Amino acid sequence: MARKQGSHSDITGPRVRDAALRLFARHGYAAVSMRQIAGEVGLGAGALYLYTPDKQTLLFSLMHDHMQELLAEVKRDRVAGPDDPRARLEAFARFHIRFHLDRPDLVFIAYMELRNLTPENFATIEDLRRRYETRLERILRDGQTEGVFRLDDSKLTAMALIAMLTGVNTWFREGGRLDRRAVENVYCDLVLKAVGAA
Amino acid sequence: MARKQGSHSDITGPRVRDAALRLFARHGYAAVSMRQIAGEVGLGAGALYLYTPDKQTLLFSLMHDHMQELLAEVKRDRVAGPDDPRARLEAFARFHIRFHLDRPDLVFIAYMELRNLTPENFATIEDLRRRYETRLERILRDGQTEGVFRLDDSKLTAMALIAMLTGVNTWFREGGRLDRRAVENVYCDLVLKAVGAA
DNA sequence: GTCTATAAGTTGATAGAC
DNA sequence: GTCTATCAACTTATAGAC
Repeated sequence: MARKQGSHSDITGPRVRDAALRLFARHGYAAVSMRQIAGEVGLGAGALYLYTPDKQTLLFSLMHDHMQELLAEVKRDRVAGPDDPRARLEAFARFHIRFHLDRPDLVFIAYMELRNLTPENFATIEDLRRRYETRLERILRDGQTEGVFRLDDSKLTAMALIAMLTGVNTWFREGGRLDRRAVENVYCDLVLKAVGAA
Repeated sequence: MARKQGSHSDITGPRVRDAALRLFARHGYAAVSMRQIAGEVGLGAGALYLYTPDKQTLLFSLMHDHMQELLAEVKRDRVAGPDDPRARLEAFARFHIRFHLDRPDLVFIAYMELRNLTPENFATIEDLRRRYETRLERILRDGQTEGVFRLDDSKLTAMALIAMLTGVNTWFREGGRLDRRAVENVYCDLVLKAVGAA
């Protein structure tokens, strides 16, 4: 409070991020200029640097916040969720699809722009991704131990299932033949059968 | 024959394509300059335009040839392959993994650089991809009809399985814990179980 | 908080020499 | 078949006015 009148910092900042996100997702990080982002927000090119030290940080910040939220949300879901491996796997699959369909642009750049990160930034994002993958792997191992899943390799299976679930984003369009709930159901069925738990 | 001595056209052309492929895969189409490609081949920037009319055509030609070969090869595999849906599905899965692991850079740009194609070029590539997906969908429908597969939706399942199989490229490294044959086996098992045919 | 001007360098593509 | 020189436009990022 007692904030200076006419200060738009706290509204312009998010607008810059939103514009960058949309443009990066549509055209790719390297193909988008700072002028384009500024233009989208209605700013001159120079004013952008009030909201980010540089273009790389803008990309990294989008990806980092996205991965942090992914991890935080999947943990929340787990705490509130069921306990047996089969139900946990289904909850994970539904969570993954829902979270990813809610943020198509963020998901897109988090997968496509990894190579445009500096090595340090890349390592940070990769670590977050690995931690997410490990959560699924743990569910699969628990199910194996308890004898409710049958699978050859929990690490490979985790990678395979995540790739499958994330793939929804490449073709799903709102208002299409199937709604989100129906899509969730089809994919859950595939996941559970694939691990021998259907 | 009777070709002019000193003409390196037929060897330099492929070298330009190879350099472009590697650089596009590593850094992304938009981030790679024609000068970088030329430098990689040991040419001046101008000489590149003897081998491609422009940068866009270079990208499109790589993607187009890749998709054409994918379709041609999957058709050859089918002709020489088995007839019952279960064996056809397994053959498709093994073919897909093998073909994709053999061409990681081409696979990468064919998925990542779609948004850098002109609308016409994009439509052409998308059509080829759709035709490939349809081949898997047909296998699934045949298996459903014959009662050897149990699945909710052949279109969605085809998309899901292709995403899963293509995902191998994101983590597989030669000389790792599992060799290609072992990876094929794990994924085949997942695919067959997912469609209720294991 | 934002603009304009500017720096210093890069871009895709072409022209003409050899 | 290749090189060098060149074009006009564009790039990220900064400085200083307002």
